Amino acid sequence: MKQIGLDFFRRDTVTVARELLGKVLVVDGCAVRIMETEAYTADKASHAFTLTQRSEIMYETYGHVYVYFIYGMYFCVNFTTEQEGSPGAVLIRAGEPLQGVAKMKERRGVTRREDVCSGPGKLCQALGIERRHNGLEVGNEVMLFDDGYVVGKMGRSRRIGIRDAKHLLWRFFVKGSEFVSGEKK
DNA sequence: GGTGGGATTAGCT
DNA sequence: GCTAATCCCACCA
Repeated sequence: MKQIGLDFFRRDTVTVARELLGKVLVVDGCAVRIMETEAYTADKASHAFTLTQRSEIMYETYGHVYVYFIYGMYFCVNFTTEQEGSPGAVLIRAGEPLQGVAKMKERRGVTRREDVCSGPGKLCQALGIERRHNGLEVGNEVMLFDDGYVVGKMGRSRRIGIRDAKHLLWRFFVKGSEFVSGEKK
């Protein structure tokens, strides 16, 4: 079990998005294996398309947690990428519950394992990720590990829920997994 | 099985 | 004022 540090993120965003598949995300004693990610740089679908107070973290950091609030009810968690001045982040969209499953099911109000974190809003709810986690450096409250798991077949597609820059195939997922978001498996 | 709308607020225009 | 990197439930077939 090797902990992933800052340097992992100081690279091309798409590369980081692909390599995050299969890694283990740990928050508050709960662990999930990342099964679906999306890359965002300064493209038109990204918050970093314009530099604002919210997107500033994507420009100025790498290996930091970027949490944003969406649709008036949900949070989504990202890890910032690329060196300072070059904006980027990887959205964690879905995972397979590994540890603390009972706690996550309770927070989500579900019973089936595939309903725990098969979507970005669900994943944050399951792990208890909220506004207060925004800006934290990876490795403290929010940790990532490489446990040697090897991803079988990787699928890729357009990103979900965006209006612009639809031509980019920047969504990555573990093919055939029941733990990815409903869209395309 | 599939679709349509409502929830609810920050951030931009 | 409007829309958003979403989710869930009611309703129809």
